[in-house]
Amino acid sequence: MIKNVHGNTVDHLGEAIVAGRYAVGASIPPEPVLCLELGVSRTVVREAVKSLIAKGLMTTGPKVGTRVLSEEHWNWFDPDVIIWQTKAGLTPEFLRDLQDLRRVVEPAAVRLTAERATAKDIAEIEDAYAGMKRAVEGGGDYVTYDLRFHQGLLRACGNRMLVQMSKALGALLRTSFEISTRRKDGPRSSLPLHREVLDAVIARNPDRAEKAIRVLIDGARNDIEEVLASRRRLPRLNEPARLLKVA
Amino acid sequence: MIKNVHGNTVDHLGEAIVAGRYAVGASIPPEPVLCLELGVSRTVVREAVKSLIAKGLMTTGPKVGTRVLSEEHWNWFDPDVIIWQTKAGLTPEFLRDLQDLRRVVEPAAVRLTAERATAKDIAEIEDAYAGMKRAVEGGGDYVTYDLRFHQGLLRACGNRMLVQMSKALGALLRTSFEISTRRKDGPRSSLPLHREVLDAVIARNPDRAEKAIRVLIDGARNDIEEVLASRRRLPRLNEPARLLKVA
DNA sequence: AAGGTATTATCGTCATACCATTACGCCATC
DNA sequence: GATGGCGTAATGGTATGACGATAATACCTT
Repeated sequence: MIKNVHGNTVDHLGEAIVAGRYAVGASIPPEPVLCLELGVSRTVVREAVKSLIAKGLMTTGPKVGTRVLSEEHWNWFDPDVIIWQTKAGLTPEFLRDLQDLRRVVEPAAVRLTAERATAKDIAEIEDAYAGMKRAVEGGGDYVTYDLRFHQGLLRACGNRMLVQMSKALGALLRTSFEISTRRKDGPRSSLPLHREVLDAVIARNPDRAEKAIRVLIDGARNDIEEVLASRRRLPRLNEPARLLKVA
Repeated sequence: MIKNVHGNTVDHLGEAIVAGRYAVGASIPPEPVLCLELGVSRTVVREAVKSLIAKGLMTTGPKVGTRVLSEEHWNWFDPDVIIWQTKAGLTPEFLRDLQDLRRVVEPAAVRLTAERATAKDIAEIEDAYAGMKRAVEGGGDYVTYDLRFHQGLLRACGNRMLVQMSKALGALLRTSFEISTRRKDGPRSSLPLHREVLDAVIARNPDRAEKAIRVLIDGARNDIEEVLASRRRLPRLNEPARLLKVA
């Protein structure tokens, strides 16, 4: 994906940092050197660094140089950071963090959604469900609609913070769905579970909705755990850029 | 707090946007105009804008200008965004969002903490507790230690995403504690509740820990709800800058 | 009236110069 | 020999001016 010089520079440096190509605490090359390495002007390098600072990846100071901060300072909910991590390879730690998060956030969010979803929200989720159903019958892209279903559920909760998380969760959800989908009759068997969640939301029944989504999550968890156990580090996703579309 | 020209400019613009002084979707003045208004060079304005773009507050484009994005695009977990919102005045909506979040995150995080906290983590929380106890007896700064207690609890959960939220939650917690503390014997009565949480963590008992923290949260919730009901918009905090110290 | 084209406002990029901060090494002093 | 102050140099910070790229707008042609 070709953006502009600034965007490319930010991505380049961001990816390098998240991938661990610069040691935490170490200084990256001084600005003039980076200019040569990347073939851009100092202006671009500086603005790119400012962007990365804004995302919590680095700090700067005269004479001290530009240093990489430790992971705990990174803005893990920043869509860019998530994308970079995805491209760098989803570590088991990252997936487990995300999965913990999912188990914490989704049930709670769905409760709120059951209480506050508007007709428009529900229509969108219903639409995603229709897509999933079509995919099962005709063989379309199940994962995309599955993702849309869950993100619609989160977006409808009416809480800005939780909505934000839906973007971060996107990376996990897609991975999770891709794994689950490969299993025997994955889509066909999970479809009614999704229907149950949606029905509970429509019925404005938080308890029932929460219970239904827990079934869904626990099912996915097992699939992921299995995969995690079998390989140390997941390869990069095929098309990490697609995460942008669903955000 | 006097930083450098860049930092001040970012803060200035960030605060203005979060405070709603620029309508969402509207263009802010062109770069040359901003330079005059703020008395800084174009370099600074541009780098500041890049920082704000990185935080999801705006987008830019040739001829289209620099436009303010809607709130759903903002990085609500960015410490700066939180601080700006705090300075702009904590709206009831913001507090309610944060409170929903707290109810979702803290119980879950405490469960994890009870499972995975290291000796060092526990020592830090124990230290914060000691400070609270001293404050009750001698009259020190209860709120600061209360905050440290809760943030220690969150940091110990070992999940990077959840830890990140502790920073965002800081704004709510401080407000919440300041309100609760003003009540009759607030500190004295909540102290044993905190002890119970900590004991449960030490005993590695997730269920008990979760139950204990829920008692704490629900108590705080009532206090906040009352305040929310009585005034439309909370005044800015006295010293929002202090949030930095505890982060 | 519709469609394409020229204009122009605005951000994007580059280059250069100088300022400000601070880590580091040097020197003097104790 | 250790220690404390001081100067120096490396590096990011700020300012300025020029030109390129893009896309909204207006205009002009059909």
